[in-house]
Amino acid sequence: MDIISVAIVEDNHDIRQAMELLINGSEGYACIGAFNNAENGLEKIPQLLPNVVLMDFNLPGMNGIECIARLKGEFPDMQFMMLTVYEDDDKIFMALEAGASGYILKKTSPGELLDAIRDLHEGGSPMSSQIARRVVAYFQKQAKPNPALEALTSREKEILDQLSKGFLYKEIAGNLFISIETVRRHVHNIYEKLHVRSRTDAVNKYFNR
Amino acid sequence: MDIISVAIVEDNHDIRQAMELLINGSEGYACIGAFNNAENGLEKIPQLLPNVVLMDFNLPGMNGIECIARLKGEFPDMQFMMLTVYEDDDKIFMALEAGASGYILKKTSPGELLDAIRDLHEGGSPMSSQIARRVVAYFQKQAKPNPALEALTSREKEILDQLSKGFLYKEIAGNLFISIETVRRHVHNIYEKLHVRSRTDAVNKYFNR
DNA sequence: CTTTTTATAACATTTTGGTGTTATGTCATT
DNA sequence: AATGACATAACACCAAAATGTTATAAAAAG
Repeated sequence: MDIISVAIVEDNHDIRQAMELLINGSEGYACIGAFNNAENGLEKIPQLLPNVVLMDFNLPGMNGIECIARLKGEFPDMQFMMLTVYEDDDKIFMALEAGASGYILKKTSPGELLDAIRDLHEGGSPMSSQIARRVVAYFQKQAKPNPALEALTSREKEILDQLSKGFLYKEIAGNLFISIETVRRHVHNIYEKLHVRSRTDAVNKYFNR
Repeated sequence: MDIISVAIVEDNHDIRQAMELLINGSEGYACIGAFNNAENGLEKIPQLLPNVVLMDFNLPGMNGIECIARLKGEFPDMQFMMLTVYEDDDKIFMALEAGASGYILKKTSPGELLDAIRDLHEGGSPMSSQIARRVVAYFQKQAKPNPALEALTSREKEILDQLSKGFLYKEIAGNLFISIETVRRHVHNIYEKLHVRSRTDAVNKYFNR
């Protein structure tokens, strides 16, 4: 069982110290750095190269998201755990996009925190199942295509797909072995069915935006 | 503590019966239907209206994904748990897009299965942290914007954003209080920097496609 | 003093809107 | 089996609008 090296970025002194004590007092874990703001973390973490970084959301100056994004860009293998009191969708997605792989709440018990750190280090994404639901919901929202697209014939969908790839009319005509006039006709019908007046609007509907 | 009604769709007779026995033998759970294929499930589940449906992936005839998608469309509040042996990204994303909110492996222990059912019913998304990592990775993949966009000046980004929304040049000119000729110029510069020759291609780069 | 933003002007190309035609296949009803 | 109604898919022409290219250059910002 290897030792997991951990760094902490957390502005609250008590919480920071408590986590440091917890980690250093547990076998298999070592806290090799603890910082009270993002700027200090950004400066020192590149030298320490911890396996796992626990990051607070709200920090004085640069916030935790930005700090993760910068470090993750430089050290893609470093694992980041967002540690926060927030359960909003926005905050969750921002953290994940920035490169956090774990997202747990501060009220998490010491034992669970240690488990989560190990889990993260071993390739999991520890998060509560409530938070997982938010992430899943985001997927499901993205998935459903615009119902107006269903009204298109299969040929029209094909044309729309070509439009979305930026082909000129004459290129579409060539690709589908039809005349440019036919392409125009189809495009016209597509616009009518989608209630749009330009290629860009049609493509936006196609991609559900 | 209310009783959670569960339906099962699973073609393997032994597994199906074992799950039925487990659920009916546990306080707070009731298995109100068990089906050996998707077609039977689709027919009966609308009358049973269970709180939770456990769905196998591979079924003879229609697969479990399709079955979930159809039922979820009709009953958005019904909760679906994918129960499978597969850990591939494709299968996971297909299940989530179809409307499954939980995704657990068949090797999961009876006790954990019951916990997962309750968790799902109470608004969580039970999944192993390995599977959560796949979902999170998908997020992170999507997030990184095209670096070529960074070469654009802030004004150019503004113009590109307007382009992406489908505005005509003259509308963009009106929105930004500049002349249409200036819009033309900016668009031209944007195209050069992004190495594209059309609005659609530029917008596709903007949205990272 | 370089980059960015703004502006003109002339031009070619592409796209869009409007109004047609022809052929084919499906489907429900006669 | 024949009919009519309707959808799809293909092709055509004209005019107008929008987009893309090129060249040139002057404020504004840093």
